[in-house]
Amino acid sequence: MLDKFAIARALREIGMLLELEGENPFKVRAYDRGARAVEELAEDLGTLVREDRLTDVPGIGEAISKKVASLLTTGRSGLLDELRAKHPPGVLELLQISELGPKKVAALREALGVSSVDELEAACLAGRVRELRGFGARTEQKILEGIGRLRARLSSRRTLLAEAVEVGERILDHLDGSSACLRRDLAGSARRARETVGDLDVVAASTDPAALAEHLTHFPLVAEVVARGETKTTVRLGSGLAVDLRIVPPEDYPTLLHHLTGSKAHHVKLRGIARDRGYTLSEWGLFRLPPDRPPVGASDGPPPGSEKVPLESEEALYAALGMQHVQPELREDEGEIEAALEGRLPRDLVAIDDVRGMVHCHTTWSDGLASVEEMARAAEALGMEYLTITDHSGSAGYAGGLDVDRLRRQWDEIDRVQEKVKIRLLKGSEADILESGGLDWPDAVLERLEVVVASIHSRMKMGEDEMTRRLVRAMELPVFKIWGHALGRLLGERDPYACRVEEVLDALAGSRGAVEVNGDPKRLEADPRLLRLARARGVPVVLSVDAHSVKDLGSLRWAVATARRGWVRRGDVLNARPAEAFREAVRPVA
DNA sequence: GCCGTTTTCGGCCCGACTGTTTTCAGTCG
Repeated sequence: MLDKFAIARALREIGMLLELEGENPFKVRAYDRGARAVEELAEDLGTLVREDRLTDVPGIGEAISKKVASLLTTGRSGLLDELRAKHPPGVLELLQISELGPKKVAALREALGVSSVDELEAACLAGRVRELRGFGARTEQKILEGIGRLRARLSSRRTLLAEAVEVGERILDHLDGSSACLRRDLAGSARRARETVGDLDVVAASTDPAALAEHLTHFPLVAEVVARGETKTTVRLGSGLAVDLRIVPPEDYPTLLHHLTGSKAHHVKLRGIARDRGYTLSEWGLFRLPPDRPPVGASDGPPPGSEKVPLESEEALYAALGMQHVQPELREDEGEIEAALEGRLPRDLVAIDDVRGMVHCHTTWSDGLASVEEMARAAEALGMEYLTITDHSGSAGYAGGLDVDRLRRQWDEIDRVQEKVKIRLLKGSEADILESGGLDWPDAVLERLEVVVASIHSRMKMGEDEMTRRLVRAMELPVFKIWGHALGRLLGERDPYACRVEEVLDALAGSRGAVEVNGDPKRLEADPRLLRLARARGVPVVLSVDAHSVKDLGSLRWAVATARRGWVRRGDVLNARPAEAFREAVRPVA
């Protein structure tokens, strides 16, 4: 039986195939919206279908609900079968090539009969594409480059948030070196703190945009200038990362920053709200439409007679639309707009300055690179009040996990270091969750530990049932444990392990424990969706660094960003509490 | 295809840039 994710994929495929057929773009979008709605259902899909309540879900109407029901019960959809019969599977891949959209793909199929990336490449190399009406030698070349990038993308991963932000901040510094730069910020998915980014969006205010755009092209890592217009310049860095720079006059900066921050889904909905209230919204500003406003057509800017609303900030923009300010990390159209309209967005999202203790740190006792004392002094220098030392337990042999004897000797060392530093040191362990669901320490040790992070490091490919049972057992243990590495993903390398998250969180909520937000840029577990499920159950959160070196303590920033995406508030975070309160809250044995 | 405290029909977000064109279509975000 298909699950909701498979059904969402099928709806998206229908949308793409309809697009190829030149269908009404709004119809195409309807399938995309429907797919997303199915994916994000809070309620069980089977129940909704059985009780015939699917059309109550926004974005799903009569037609799509029938297709969903058919996909759910039979695994098939007549329309999808029909579309697939008309379009060979390789054609959808053609749409993935940048430069190519539905119209060009259709033209290429029609004129040259190409139906796969390989065939298209051959046609380009043979010079057959340039002869087509609407195409030219330049387009042919760009398609070839696009094919190269598609293959690179398929074989490599997107850029990790931390890498993208690091280079992005270097670009901001570089822009500051130009007197033409009045304001500048990172925007796009980097500003929203998505775990990976496709390209980097930079926005700037200037009265001399040409000079500033020119300045960007001299950033040392620029390999190629891809596009150059009056307000937008695109360059590609040596790493392959594309950087878009948009420049506007200072008075248009707030709406530009907002526009380029996205997400697209957030904007589409926001613009609909603006229109309902008699405005039109774009990167150039918020405009009050004249009373006899013309219907929306091919847009050439706001219609004549529109009046620009002066806005000094993003906050002012949301206020003008009668809603709370939405923090960038929340702008995904996942309920934040409705909440902002009703005034129930959290006003106290956790911020980095709220965090008082570094949690989940390794040392040379297991697979860390720094000693207990080095980690302690580094955390102290960062202004932390406490640090939890949580080296691996014995079954993590590959990581130098500790046995009981070495753990005792580590405690002696921690005591010695504690006498030399002000920061409070807590004795903990990252205890493996064994295959049975037990923890990798005898009770006598658990009773003496001050912090336990419980993680899975092995046997990750269990089936969903078995894995769920394993985790539920671990979470139900009466000790307080922090669920570490929830779902165990490695971005771009390893998918999350299979389990029924809500059952695990129910077990955690019914027992004593918290869920970890791991700041390691390659992990960023738990993801925002899981965090929202945890919050809904009152499960508290710990923001961890999973540090294996002094430098890794900087990962706190990414843990905070990820938590914010999950709507985590200051009060939800245990290590936003003072040292003694934290110790009391997480002590494994009460 | 979806949707409706003005609507069950007629809307549906908006603009920049490129290449191939003589005024614009297609793509992208």
